[in-house]
Amino acid sequence: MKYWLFKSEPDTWGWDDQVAKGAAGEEWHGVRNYQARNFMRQMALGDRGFFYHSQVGKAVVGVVEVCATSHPDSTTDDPRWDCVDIRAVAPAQRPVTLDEIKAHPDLSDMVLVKNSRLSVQPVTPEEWRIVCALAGIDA
DNA sequence: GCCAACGTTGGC
DNA sequence: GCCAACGTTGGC
Repeated sequence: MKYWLFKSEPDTWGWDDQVAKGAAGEEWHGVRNYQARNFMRQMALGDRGFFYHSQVGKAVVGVVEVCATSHPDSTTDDPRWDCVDIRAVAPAQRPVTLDEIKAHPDLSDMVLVKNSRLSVQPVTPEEWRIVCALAGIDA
């Protein structure tokens, strides 16, 4: 299993919106960046990801799961853009803020720290374990 | 194929 | 609201 991080502005699409979609999940559409798209194409069913709130909150707020592999983005006719579907799995007992992540010596290489603009990112198993522990998530 | 101009993102 | 970083676009 691989680990990822999905970033969204909560004013546009937040954790509560994701939870409201339930087990069916929702397309992670709207990504118009090749790197992010390529990561989504690599995702497998059951892969896990962090749900991160950018700008407002700036924190990991929950865990999601890939529930549909890469398919054309329904919000565009442009054949270049694909996306996966994700569903909420568990909320963070405690949000893990960007400040905490930056301050943690073993998380300084996270893509979130190094390339904050990338909206879909890979997370290493070690990073996954540490952030889950900080968030109080048993994953 | 290079590079300048431009638009977008996101932290501060 | 500002600005730095980055990706994309388009002229040459």
